[in-house]
Amino acid sequence: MEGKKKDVTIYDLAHELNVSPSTVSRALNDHYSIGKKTKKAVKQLAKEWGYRPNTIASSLRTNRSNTIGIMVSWINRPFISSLISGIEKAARESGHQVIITQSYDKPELEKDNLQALYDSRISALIVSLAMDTTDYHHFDLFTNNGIPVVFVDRIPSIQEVHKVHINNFNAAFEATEHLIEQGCTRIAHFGGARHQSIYEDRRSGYIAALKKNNVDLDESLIIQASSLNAEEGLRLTEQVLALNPPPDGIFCANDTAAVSAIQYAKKKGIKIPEELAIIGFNNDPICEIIDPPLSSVDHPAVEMGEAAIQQALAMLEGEIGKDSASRVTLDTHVVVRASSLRKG
Amino acid sequence: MEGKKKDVTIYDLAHELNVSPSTVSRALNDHYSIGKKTKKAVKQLAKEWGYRPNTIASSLRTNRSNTIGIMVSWINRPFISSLISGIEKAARESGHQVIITQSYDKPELEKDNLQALYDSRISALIVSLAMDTTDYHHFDLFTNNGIPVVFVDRIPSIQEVHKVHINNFNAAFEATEHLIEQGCTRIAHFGGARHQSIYEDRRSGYIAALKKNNVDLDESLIIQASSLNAEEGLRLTEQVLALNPPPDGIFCANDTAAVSAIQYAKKKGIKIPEELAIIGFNNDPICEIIDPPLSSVDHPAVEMGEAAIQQALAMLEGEIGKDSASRVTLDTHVVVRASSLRKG
DNA sequence: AAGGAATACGCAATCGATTGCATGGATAAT
DNA sequence: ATTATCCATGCAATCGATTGCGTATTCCTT
Repeated sequence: MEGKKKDVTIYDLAHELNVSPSTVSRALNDHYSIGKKTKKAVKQLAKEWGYRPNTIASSLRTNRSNTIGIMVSWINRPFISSLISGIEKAARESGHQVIITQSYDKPELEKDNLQALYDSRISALIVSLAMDTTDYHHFDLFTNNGIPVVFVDRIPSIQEVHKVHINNFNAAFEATEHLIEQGCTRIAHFGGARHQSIYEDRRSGYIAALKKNNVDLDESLIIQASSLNAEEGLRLTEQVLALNPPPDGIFCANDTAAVSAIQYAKKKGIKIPEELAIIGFNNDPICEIIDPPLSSVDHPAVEMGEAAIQQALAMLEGEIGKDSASRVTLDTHVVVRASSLRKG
Repeated sequence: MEGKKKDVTIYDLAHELNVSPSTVSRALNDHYSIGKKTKKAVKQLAKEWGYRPNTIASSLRTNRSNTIGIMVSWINRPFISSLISGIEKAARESGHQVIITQSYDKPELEKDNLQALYDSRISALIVSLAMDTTDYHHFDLFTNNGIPVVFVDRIPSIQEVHKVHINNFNAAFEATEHLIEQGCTRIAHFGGARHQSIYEDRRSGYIAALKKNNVDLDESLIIQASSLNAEEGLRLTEQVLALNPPPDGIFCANDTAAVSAIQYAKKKGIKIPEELAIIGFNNDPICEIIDPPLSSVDHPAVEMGEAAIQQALAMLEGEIGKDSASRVTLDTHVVVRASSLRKG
């Protein structure tokens, strides 16, 4: 009720036990040079008195903060929030805190946030890039100072970075091939900005699947949109359906726009999946809500977050060279639902 | 590429300018006792040399970290992630960082996380409670030490705390009255755990609307569920539809379960909204995706986050007494969609 | 011209934990 | 017995910024 007890410090413990603060510090950190009885006594008293290390002081001295920085475009998107959830969980289990910032897909804000994160002396940084980030020099601030940077999902298109991602090429290949198996012969593709490798790779996978199955490639069916949101999804669907002949399938690089495609097609009385089969990407919760349920590529968001933390920690502990480039690629799988299932 | 330049400190600046570190510190903080020219010179050099204050050192000295702690149940839920998004935005704009933890709705984990946040010397704490938290003593750690605690949405059922919430009673009242206006005479209510005031208040608002409009209250139509997830939504819908006579309307305390209700009813061939009108709560994105679109109570998630930060900052700056209890109540409004619209 | 206020700045302690170096004693090996 | 090797601990500097107290100078004011 009234409280404001001063926090217990190692000095308090040292004084009580008639040892020096150094000894207390070492005892608590299980330093080899401290005797068994001393360690026991120190830990005992620390527990009794409710001692909690002052992480700020420790950070100042060691120049490490035990804090992981995260920068994403928007927190409130299903994929991203799951990613963060995974990061938070793994971070906590390893005794780290998590600081979050949003870039809102604006490269300038991304840069500002990086500076703020750097100022916080984060131990490691996990990033999913803003849509239009093409210059990666602002990350030098971290890499030049030995702070691990791990990119997740939206990763730079350069090689020399640590990354956790999915095999976008394969995922797109399988999704496209699935549509082909269902009898589609004119498949449209809605992608994102091509400078983002995830979208470029999905495009490539799509094209490769067409080629392998001898399906004609029609450039007018491929549209790389700038943001793939709901409105754009409607617009793009309208655009491709106006072609002559119209497509009989759509592979969309996210679920938001794929849902729009379903809504637009339904409004126009086009039968899904008979006349138009649709598959999205991410396996967002809406896939099971929309009618018909949307087929999609399942994206292991939580696991990606966990993998990213593990990479970062491994780098901190020197298990992975900070100079070399590590890479974790996670598996995806196509989840078939009614929006694309014509047979069986 | 190689780098590792040492960070610039106030000592470096002081040395270069032949003044003392104290002067540099004061100049940078616009202390009144520092002369104009000196300030200018200091700031100029600081900018030139890319000086960045060491927030860790500053925190150690002042015992304030400029970091806001957040604890929520799950990050990856639409309402929560929007809430966090709002908090992050407002925090950044006021020069604060945001640390996030998840309780996964487990009171014990909530407690552990609180301790970890306390250890991080957060400047303020913003909390949305775990579903089953009924004991609030672990927050004394903060309040006893003068650290502002602001509760959001899922707030304690005691008076003496700072809170940001919506008027759940009114919101529920309006939602229920809307169903009555649409001609419903037997309205079921799916709520959450009653020890959570948000659910208790929604229940009360629902009951009050029935009373005011002389609609009979049937206890068997009121179900307080433990988690209101999708599965529970199906189960509860099945349960109330088996009653004789069945309800002709459902007011559900969240959208997840309301969507389940729609899905179950559709499967059973029950016409929505003619035979069964449904309204949810939160106005999640799925409301516009489900067919028919789900009416709901719009919940200003981002604004709540911003308001929570503002409360916390006001307390930090002494504008609000830390002992008194402040309260911010935000407006909601019913968003009518096809799931409940029988007329007009 | 003298007292008082305002201005401008420095000294040194402080926040709490960490760590290189040094010391003293015990044990073991030669 | 002597040297080497551990073991157990303390001293004091350090991380970088902040701040109470003290001092020196300038500027009014009466």
